[in-house]
Amino acid sequence: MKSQVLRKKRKAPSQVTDEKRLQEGQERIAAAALNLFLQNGYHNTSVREVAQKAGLSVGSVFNYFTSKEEILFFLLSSGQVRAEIGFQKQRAEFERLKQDGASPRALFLRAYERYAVLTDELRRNTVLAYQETKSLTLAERKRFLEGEERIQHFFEEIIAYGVAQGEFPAGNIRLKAHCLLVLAQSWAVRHWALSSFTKLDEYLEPLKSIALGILESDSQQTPALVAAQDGKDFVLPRELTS
Amino acid sequence: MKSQVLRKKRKAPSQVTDEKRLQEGQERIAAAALNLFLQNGYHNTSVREVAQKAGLSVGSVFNYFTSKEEILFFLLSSGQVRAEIGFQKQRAEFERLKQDGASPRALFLRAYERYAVLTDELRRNTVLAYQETKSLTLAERKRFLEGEERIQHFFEEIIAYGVAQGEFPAGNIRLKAHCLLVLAQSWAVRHWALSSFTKLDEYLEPLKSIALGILESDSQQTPALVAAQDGKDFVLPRELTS
Amino acid sequence: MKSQVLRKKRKAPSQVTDEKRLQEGQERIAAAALNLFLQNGYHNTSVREVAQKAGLSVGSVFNYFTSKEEILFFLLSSGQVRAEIGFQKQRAEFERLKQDGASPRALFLRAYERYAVLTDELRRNTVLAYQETKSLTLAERKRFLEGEERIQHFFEEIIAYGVAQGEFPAGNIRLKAHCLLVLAQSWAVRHWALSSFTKLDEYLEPLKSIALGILESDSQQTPALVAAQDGKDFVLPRELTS
Amino acid sequence: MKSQVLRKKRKAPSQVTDEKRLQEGQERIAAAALNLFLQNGYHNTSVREVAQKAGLSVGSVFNYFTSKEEILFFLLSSGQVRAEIGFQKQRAEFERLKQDGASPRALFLRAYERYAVLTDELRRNTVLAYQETKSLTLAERKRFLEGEERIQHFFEEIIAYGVAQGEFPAGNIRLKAHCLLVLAQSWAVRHWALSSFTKLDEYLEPLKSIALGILESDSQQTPALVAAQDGKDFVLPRELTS
DNA sequence: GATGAATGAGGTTTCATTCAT
DNA sequence: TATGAATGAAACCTCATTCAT
Repeated sequence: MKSQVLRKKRKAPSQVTDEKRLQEGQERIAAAALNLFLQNGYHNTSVREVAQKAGLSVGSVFNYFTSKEEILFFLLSSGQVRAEIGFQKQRAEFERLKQDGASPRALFLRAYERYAVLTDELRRNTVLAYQETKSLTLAERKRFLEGEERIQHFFEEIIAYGVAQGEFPAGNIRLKAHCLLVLAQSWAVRHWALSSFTKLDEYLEPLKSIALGILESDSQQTPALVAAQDGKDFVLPRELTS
Repeated sequence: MKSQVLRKKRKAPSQVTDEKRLQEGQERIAAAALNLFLQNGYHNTSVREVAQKAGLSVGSVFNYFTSKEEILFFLLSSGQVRAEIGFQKQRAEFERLKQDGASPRALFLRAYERYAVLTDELRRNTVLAYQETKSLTLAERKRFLEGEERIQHFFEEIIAYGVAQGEFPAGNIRLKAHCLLVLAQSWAVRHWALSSFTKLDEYLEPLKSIALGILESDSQQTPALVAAQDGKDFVLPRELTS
Repeated sequence: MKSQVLRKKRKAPSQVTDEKRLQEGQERIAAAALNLFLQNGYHNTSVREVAQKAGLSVGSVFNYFTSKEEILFFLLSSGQVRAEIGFQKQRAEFERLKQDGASPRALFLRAYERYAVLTDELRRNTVLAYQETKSLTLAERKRFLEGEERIQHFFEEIIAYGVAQGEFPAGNIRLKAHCLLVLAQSWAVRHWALSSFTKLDEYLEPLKSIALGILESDSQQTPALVAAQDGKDFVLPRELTS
Repeated sequence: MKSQVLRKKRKAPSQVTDEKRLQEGQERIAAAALNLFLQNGYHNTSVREVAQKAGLSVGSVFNYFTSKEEILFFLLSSGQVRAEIGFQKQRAEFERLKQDGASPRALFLRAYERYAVLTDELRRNTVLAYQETKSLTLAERKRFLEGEERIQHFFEEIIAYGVAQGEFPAGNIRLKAHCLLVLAQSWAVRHWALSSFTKLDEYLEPLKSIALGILESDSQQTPALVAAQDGKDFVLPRELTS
């Protein structure tokens, strides 16, 4: 259990052969597990509880999943997969839109909104991901983070397009994409601090403004300069500079 | 002992009476625990491992902490406490600076930089907080989140000052503060995505630009308007609107 | 888990669902435990030892009992239950016997003998009860003592019947019943002092005489009077009266 | 801890040399321990708690006692010692009284009352004895039971005297003495069943009557005979005789 | 003689996983 | 394929006892 390197022999991925039956079972179990994992934490949830909630016997759970950890991975990656599928679709659309001369800003807002909505739908998975990624196998963790990377890359492309079109200032594109993702995810992860927004809709508009603020920020232009620019010529007292 | 609830003995918070010894011991143990918790996760780290790493016997660990969970709380809250102490000091400074006519922008950058540096120093604690806050007792979790709230509030005040001075546009101050915190923390929490920055220094300048971008974003002005404003008059095709 | 009070999961009384298997298992474990508890005491007997003696793994014991303490309660109350069932049967018989004009003395002797035999059979349980009742939960202890009370009550009724019939003198019936129970139990509890009797049979006859002696004693008539009655007119010297 | 045969090397009985200081310390500690042992049980009481209650450090307790178990033995045997001392005194008195022609009945009542009063005073020790004798070393347990034997023997002598004087019927003297002790101790041990008596005084008089009833019972004359004698000629139906 | 921190063996309990039915 | 009892490793925590100060 401790070592994530010296890992157990992987058996056949599951005992259930019928593909459809397998998938349905996995989904039912995972759904039950998600609630429990979030409520009690992954480690404080026993397989027995999951089985009970899913209306199965303990043994059956292990017919559908090789290990408890696999349930976790299923939950994390299935959220991701869903997101990626969505983006794949968008990617095609966007090519068309670009050719129709759509503004990068509109494209971005469109994509970002989609992502935010998705994050809202998969809010529980997202939270779980933040909390329990480390409980995955090394290999699984790697796979998961690669998925994240791909999603981030999708936004990098959009931003790059905007920069190329001259609509956004140049700047560290990768960083900006990172920030945008983090802010969208914070709706799930730091939800307690956003309790003033009861639904995503209320959060979405201000979030988009902020996102645009980020896109339009010029990270080439150092803040030191910015500070100078505003003409106030304020200099921090020496003792604060240390 | 579990069921002997009615006979449960309230115990002193720790066995060690000498204040200084206690503190040193707690810190040594916590330091050992932090590494292990991050590496293996809180639940996959046994007290024995912590004791070993700290150069103590298992029993001794429980002379310094009442429970394993108390170690976790110690780690999370000690980071917080350190942050809060820093802000308390700044608060005084800032009052002086304001009277000297310091620009809100400078004030903010000063504070934000401080916070980022702190988050970097306490990077491991921050990560732990994201992952394991849920492992705390309800009461402790509450206390912890209240601490986060206070820190956020500090930034809200600064932003409010900037708005009052007319330097920042009005907007959802609370939301902006939230975003700023999240971005600073993401240096710790999503560090894998920022591997292009080897040290905080490199991340700090672009981050400040982005932060200013957020502050200057106008969340009153709805993005819808913005979209209209840019004159491209682009309308999303119907099928994407659903 | 100790401090995780708020997350505590209520658990089913035992893991094993098959009623018959459950019962058999519980009895096997309890039997093993009884010997060990008596030999080493409840607290000096580890669950591991019990499991070993019962031919099970440690974990399995907890499939049949929720806690070690539950084993203790099972032992104590199962003895009691058996006694109570016996008395229930007798109660019916006695109603018939009364109507047949049976002498209260005969009734009592019949019942007392039964109880003595039972106590002998459950000797080990009885000893355990004297020693470990305090190790029970408050609620369980209460339940257990209520059972004792019911048994005592059964004898109170018989005595009351004898008094009503004019066969026994009036007197504190409750007290007498208490004494009778205690004496019967002492065969188990203070067995070391009765080593001159190798089997219950030898003890039983003299015990019955003594029991009758108690029933016929007149606790209304104060011993002081008794002392006077015997004509010796002995008066304790002053200094001994204090 | 488990084996009571392979026992640890006994060190010097205590670290404190000054005899008086030692005794005082032991008594203070034992007094504190008695309450705790009764309240929580011997095994659920830690030495730390005892030390705390006695106003000492943990280490100091082990200056006065070699082990925790020694405290228990101290408590059990000190009660006994006190009882024995009392009886030693009485023994002398009784010789005188006998020569003065005192009635055995009066002698007995005198002694029995004394014992009852003592048991009341040492009620807590008595209860502890019933519960925790088994926690003693084999050797200590033996010593303790020998003490009990001596006390019982004292009563046997008195009864024998009464029989010799023709005041009590012959019968199993040892058994009767046993019963008398048990009944007196039941005031402590089964106190919950005697709650109708608020103080010993109320219990004492009826108890004395019952005690006389026991003394006057004729355990030579078998109860079978007794049953015949009462002329009712009642015969138990066959099915009950088995 | 007093202290109290250190020790580490040992206790109860949980739980992922296996496997006979 | 479904079941659920059996397993045993490992977890957290307690506590009698020692010993340096």
